[in-house]
Amino acid sequence: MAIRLKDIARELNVSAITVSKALRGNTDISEATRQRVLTRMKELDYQPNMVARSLVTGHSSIVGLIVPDLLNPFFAELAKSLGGGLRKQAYGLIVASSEEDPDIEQTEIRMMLARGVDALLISSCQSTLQGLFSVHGRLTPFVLLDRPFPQLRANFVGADDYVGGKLATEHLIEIRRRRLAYIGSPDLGPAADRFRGFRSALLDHGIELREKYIISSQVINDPGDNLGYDMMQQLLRAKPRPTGVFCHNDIIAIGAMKATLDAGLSVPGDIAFVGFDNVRYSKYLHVPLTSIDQSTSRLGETAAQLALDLIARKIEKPKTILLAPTLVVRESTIGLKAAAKQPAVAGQPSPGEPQARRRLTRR
Amino acid sequence: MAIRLKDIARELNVSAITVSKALRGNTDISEATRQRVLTRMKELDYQPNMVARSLVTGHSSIVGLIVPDLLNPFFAELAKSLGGGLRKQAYGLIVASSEEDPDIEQTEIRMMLARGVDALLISSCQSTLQGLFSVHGRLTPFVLLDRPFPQLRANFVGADDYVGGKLATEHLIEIRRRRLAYIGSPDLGPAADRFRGFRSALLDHGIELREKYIISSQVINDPGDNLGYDMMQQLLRAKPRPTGVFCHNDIIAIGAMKATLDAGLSVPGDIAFVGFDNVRYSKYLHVPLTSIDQSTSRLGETAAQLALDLIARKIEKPKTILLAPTLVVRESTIGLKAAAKQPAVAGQPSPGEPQARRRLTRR
DNA sequence: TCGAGGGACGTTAGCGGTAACCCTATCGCG
DNA sequence: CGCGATAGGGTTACCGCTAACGTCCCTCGA
Repeated sequence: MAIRLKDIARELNVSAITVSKALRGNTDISEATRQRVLTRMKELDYQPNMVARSLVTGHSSIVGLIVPDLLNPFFAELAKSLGGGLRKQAYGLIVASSEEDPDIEQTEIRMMLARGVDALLISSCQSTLQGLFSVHGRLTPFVLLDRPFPQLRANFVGADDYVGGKLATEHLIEIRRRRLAYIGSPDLGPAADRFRGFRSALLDHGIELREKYIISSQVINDPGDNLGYDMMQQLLRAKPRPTGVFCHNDIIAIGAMKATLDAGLSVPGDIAFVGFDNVRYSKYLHVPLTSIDQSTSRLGETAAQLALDLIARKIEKPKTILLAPTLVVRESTIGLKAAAKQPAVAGQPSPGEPQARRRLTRR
Repeated sequence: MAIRLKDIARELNVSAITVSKALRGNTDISEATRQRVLTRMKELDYQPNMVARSLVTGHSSIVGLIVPDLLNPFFAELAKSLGGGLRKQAYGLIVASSEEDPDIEQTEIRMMLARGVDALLISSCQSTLQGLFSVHGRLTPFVLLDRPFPQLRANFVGADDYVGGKLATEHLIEIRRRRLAYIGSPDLGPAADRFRGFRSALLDHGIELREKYIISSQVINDPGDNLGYDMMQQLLRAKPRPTGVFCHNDIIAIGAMKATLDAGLSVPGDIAFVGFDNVRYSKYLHVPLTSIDQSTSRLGETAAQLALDLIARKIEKPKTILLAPTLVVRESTIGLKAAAKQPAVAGQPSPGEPQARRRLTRR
């Protein structure tokens, strides 16, 4: 094994506890002794064994994050901002992916708990509550991210999916699309609210919600883009074709747009698309994607703060934090040509997707 | 704390060690007792405390991975495949991101070591060897991923960057580009070899390597796409403009292409682009990107196997595994129109990027 | 009948740290 | 001069689990 506290203590002719105290800044050690200890520790490149320390203190300064799919840039960005927020407070983050598989998620949860994380953040892919109960009821605080379980009284940080769904749909209506479709998987938590927002917007505008325009998939573990491609192919068989599609997330939208283009149709000419998440690469797509931005990095920072508060027991009752989503318009709904013909779109001071362009030059 | 071994032991009127043995499948426990223990454990949803277990056994069944940027889909995919490979052998993976910051990387390395990972996999963003020495010399086995440090006698898994660079450049030459540029950061490990491949290909074909066509950036922590955008703007000021650009990776290429398009130029008409990594979303870009595929998922699986072998002490000497890269042609070098005019390109049986299309329909 | 050999379970002693006390000078102060 | 306070450091026990030996007791062969 590596060098231990005890080794330093012996060398310096002090007891182990003295070294331990010096190292942790405990006040009842003389400055002289502390310096002797610290110096020797540096020289030896001593690193305290966190395993032993966690065992005795009962905490680890580590927060665990479990996401369904790291390849989805939304979750990657979430992990990144979360990690940043925690690092500032000297907390570490460990990330695991469940690959959209509830069993794997279950295993990862247990592993993290068994490894003594101080808090657990989960974007769950469970379809039932079953699995989450193993976390609920434990004393390790946990936070649900992005995918809520309304039935569970738990901490939650995410976007207001209902508002987001409504925003997306209203934008499609605003650009005069009437045959509107939804692609997603309504059984999932966030999907439910996004879909509710979609339906509610249709209702508000007296537009009929057609069964055949609602596509969902139970398929698990398929890359989201392939999923979107397949679901869109199915949707394209509907007659008459929809003229606007709201996709559960950007990755699905990417696949769906590709299916549309491959079928020889134009975007947004024939069909307009709105995604959700405003993933970093969405602006570089073949047709840059209009999307609902849920300010992912703010989401991560908020979650980090909440986790730290929970660890510090500053919070009594489960807390729900909803961030307000915003619409980012790009060419998948306002084509460059279309924009010229139809300049007076709300929220768009000038045609030609100014917002997207602004972001491109510099962040 | 949660329920402990001891609690079960007391309930069942056996000693703690008996429970421990039963749980781990030790043979010197009668089948009857084992069943009693196992049953009760299930009922109580007991989960052994891995912290305590690691402390005593000295190993954790956990492998650590440190990457520079999870938002780069290449690293996300690497993490994914690695995790899959390890899971099969009942090993866990914890991922941390260094955000391209050597100091953070350093901290993460120490944290992982201190938390007792059984092996450490690193895509290092150190520019010097300094930091890596703290891993080197410890007994925890470690593997360098993707970014080699030739000076260090360490295990390495990655693509053959030299061949990849050559492949990319020869492709550009093949499509009759002569003014070739390189965008990257030649001081970094992999960049060095990719650049060597680039240079060597130019040499082979008697093409001059011009200083002004080599752009690199020391800027750290800037998203790769912005970086690519900026570097390309710089490159565009060169007269005459290059007609082909080999980018250090896909993310940089994405930014670079955007800069080119924003400048009113056409891709590949005015400038052709080749990236590196063949990131999943590269085929959906505004102009789908020709790229060097380093079979990322195979890379992850290979690394997983190597890590496990190292843990099992099956390997004596540092091992270097280089995967053969392949070229994936898309429209950033063979535009659809260009392909029609110039069908006889090696490795392209039919025009119109068949490879990319094949991948789209179904994996 | 006896001892060897095993099956089934227990005891002891930590792993590397730390919390919570406990000691021992030294010092100030009435 | 005696007392408590304080600084500076040490003892002890224990976190939850397991390696490495004990210790029974039963069986079986000679």
